[in-house]
Amino acid sequence: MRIATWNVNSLRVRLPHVLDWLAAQRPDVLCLQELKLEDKAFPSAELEAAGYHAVSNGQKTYNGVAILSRGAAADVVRDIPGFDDPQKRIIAATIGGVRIVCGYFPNGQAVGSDKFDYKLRWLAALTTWLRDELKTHPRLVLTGDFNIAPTDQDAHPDWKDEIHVSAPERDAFTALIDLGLSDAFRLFEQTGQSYSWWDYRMGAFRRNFGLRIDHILVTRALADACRRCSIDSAPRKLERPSDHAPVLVDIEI
DNA sequence: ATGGCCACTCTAAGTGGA
Repeated sequence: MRIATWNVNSLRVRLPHVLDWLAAQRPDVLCLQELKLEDKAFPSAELEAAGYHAVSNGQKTYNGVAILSRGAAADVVRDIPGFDDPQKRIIAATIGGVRIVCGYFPNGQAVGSDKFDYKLRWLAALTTWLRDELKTHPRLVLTGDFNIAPTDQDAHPDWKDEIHVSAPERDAFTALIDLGLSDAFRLFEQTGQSYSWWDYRMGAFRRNFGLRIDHILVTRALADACRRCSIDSAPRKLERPSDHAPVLVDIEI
């Protein structure tokens, strides 16, 4: 089973890239973030023609998440249950016996800001909800744009901002790991400095000035079956790219 | 590090992203 995640930064603009990537990589599941469109504008027909069903939790202009899959999606949940939030950042579904949780985690803007407080509250609510989900789903994948670089290894040495690398954010990431999840990317030897996001400005991609903030976390039952996890930076080289690269994992189930 | 973003929106300049 191949599961992937990609923050596309506008599905309207990036649909051609998504269709090309689906054809090339043939994932069983692709989680998307930052759709920036409402469900009524979701390109279901184009994706169906490519062989993918979709469930979405869309929002105009900001946020918006979706799960594409070749097989049927069951037990769909939109938003974190019990957490009152107008921002569309979560969708979950069960596909092929695996619980998939797709998240677009808040950015946080700056440490100490109102948006940072929201990020931490959102992370706490997510953690509480997942603790429950895990009771009934031993095979669970938490994936998406976490907006957290979990260790120094995951940020370019010259990254000077506190946001994405601060202690409270990293503690929240660790709290998710402590639920019994593993960072699939770090289950394997990786070469060089690996990032999943590069700023559009300052030639950041060319200089590999990036952050690894897009993650695939898996429960122990799935970690044992993981065979490969990688970041595909090829789409970042295209014309009008997303600023994020897709991340994919192959699980032998 | 000597560069100069991108997508969105009540289509102008402001917001948000990371």
